Amino acid sequence: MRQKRGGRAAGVTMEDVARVAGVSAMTVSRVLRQPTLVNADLKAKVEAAIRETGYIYNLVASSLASQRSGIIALILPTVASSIFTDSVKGVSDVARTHAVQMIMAETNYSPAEEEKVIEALLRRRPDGFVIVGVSHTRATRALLEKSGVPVVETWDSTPTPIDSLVGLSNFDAMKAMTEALVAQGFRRIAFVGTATRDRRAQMRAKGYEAGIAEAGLGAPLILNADDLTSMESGRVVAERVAALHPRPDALLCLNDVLAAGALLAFQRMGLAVPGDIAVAGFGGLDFSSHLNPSLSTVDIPRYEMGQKAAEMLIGRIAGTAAQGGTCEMGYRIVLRESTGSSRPAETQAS
Amino acid sequence: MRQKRGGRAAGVTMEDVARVAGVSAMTVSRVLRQPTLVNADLKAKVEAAIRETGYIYNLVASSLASQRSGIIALILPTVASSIFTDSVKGVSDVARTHAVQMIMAETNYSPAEEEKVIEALLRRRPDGFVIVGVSHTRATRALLEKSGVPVVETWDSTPTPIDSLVGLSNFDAMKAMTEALVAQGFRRIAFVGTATRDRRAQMRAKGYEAGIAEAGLGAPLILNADDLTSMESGRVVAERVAALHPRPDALLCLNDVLAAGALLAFQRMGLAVPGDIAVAGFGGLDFSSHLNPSLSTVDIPRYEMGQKAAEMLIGRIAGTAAQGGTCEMGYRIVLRESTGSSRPAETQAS
DNA sequence: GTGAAAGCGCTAACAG
DNA sequence: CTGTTAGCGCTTTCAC
Repeated sequence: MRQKRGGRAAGVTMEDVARVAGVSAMTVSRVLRQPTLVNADLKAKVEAAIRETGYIYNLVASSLASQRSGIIALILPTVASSIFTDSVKGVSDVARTHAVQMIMAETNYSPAEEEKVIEALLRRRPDGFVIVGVSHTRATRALLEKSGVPVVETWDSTPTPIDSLVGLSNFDAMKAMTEALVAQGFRRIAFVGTATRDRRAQMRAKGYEAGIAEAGLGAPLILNADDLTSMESGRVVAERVAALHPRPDALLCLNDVLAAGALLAFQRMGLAVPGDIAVAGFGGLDFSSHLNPSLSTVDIPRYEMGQKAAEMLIGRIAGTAAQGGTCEMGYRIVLRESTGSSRPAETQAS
Repeated sequence: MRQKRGGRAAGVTMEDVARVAGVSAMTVSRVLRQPTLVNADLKAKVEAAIRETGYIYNLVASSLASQRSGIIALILPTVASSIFTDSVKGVSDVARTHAVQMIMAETNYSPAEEEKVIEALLRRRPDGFVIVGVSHTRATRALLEKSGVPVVETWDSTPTPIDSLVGLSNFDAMKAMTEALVAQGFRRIAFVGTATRDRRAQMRAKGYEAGIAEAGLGAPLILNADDLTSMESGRVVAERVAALHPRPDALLCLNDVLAAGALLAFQRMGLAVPGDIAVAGFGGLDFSSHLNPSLSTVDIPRYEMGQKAAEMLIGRIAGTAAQGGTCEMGYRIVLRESTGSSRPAETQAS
């Protein structure tokens, strides 16, 4: 609509709309952002002009001028796993409600990668961050604090969040499941899926250990898996577990994906679940209730965590919420067929 | 680092870095974008100044000045389903390689919502779009064409893409699976999951119909499900199918999620799969090979489609690829235990 | 190789 | 309620 400095034709700008409507650019801006402040007649004229010209508001220019990008960044370990999709949806739904765009980046469970990713996203000047996890490099923490951007951490707990927290005690939750298995009568309970690098995995493993210790069941048995987010990995571990002497009478898994992989693998090798070995997972994923036998799991409010985190963040951005806000989410031990409960029992907790 | 018009302290700017390094802002900009054009000494000084000041490059300002946002937008039906996660990863991986940020938005399988979402994203001035699906409202198509932004459509096929295409023939793929079931000896094959609104679902249903017709098997039997992306839905449909007289001898599902839900539900009600009824899905999702019995499916290159689409888009943006580029992806019929093959047979196609 | 000037398209702040 | 002015922080263009 204009030719500038020999450049190619740019798009329609607010100025163009203003000219067509016979008003100033500021009035167009107001119609778009605070319509109630504008006289109805002018507003109508401007709206007509927008339609006529096919104007598309430029949020890049708006962001620069207003020092507000209308973007919130979501940092998570991986997008390719079903574990976080509900949390993503929770954040995304709240973001949409507030006319904010969510952008996502993954860290592959690596604090070093997280640092890079956050640094890269900071260049887009997001209005805030939702970060899965509370374990970061020193530099990440410093970077975030220096930037002054509101941050909500989630999916883990800590007394010292960077800014605000939507917490979940992985330790407590996995300990509770361990205790539930003990209460069901299992005595040789093995655990799959510790990873030195991931704090949430560690906390779950520790919760298991604590549960075993308190029950006086002797040494805990922790197995590792290379990849903690695939059913294939669960299958591989199941083969190792099946070969153990004595064989564990229950296998507690870091998450439902591993658990499902293990459960199906046990069946395939002719072991009865829960007759020969019980299986339990963590996460409360949809498919767990559909398996045969249905899978016992620790149900956690994945969607709600995302939702709550986004809401807190929006509050922090708007200035209506103070720094240091914390909200602890609960979990539910869901005992199903895979741990030998004939009828599903559900325990509310935390 | 500066106080302007009584505003709060803004962050460190390029100007600040330039001052510290004793050069002009332009030189700082060059160090960041075209380092080879800058004298090594100055470059070192600038880099030191960047470190010293903790400068974080501002991509918002950069985008406005350069008319390039470094953002590509991915439009897909839903993020909460495992069906698209691999494609998302494909796009995202390629984007990262090219230092481009991917942003995502979902349409909930609705062209009207798609229109809104694309309009909203256009305000961020993305450099390009990857869109899942080829069915759009007139307005969407016009908007995209007028904007002049490169677009790559994918996951479906059409002779008239908006711009470029990474195609998949849902019709051919589902027809091939239907033929494979016929070849396995099934005669009363039912289909689950047509949705009037979604073109890809329609094409798969039509592929099924064509397969049935060509085999001379009489009238096709198509069942609907409310929600086409949940196992629960598959379970509900399975109950209806089990009650049919005569009962179908095979159930072909729109996707693997429905198929898994149905398969597990059949087992739960005491029907043998494939003995009493065979089940097949579509999508080649990971879990399908882990089920007992393992699930027959149409494997499609989900990750590669995302990857290819992103690569084509980047080419279009860079100007190295011409409009109208098309690339057709293939599929693989994977026959496993759920359709009674004793040993897995795999057929390469298209 | 490096720098100065002139924007990119919008909004904050103020004046009326 | 509406308009004017002066940027937001960078890059383009052109001169040196």
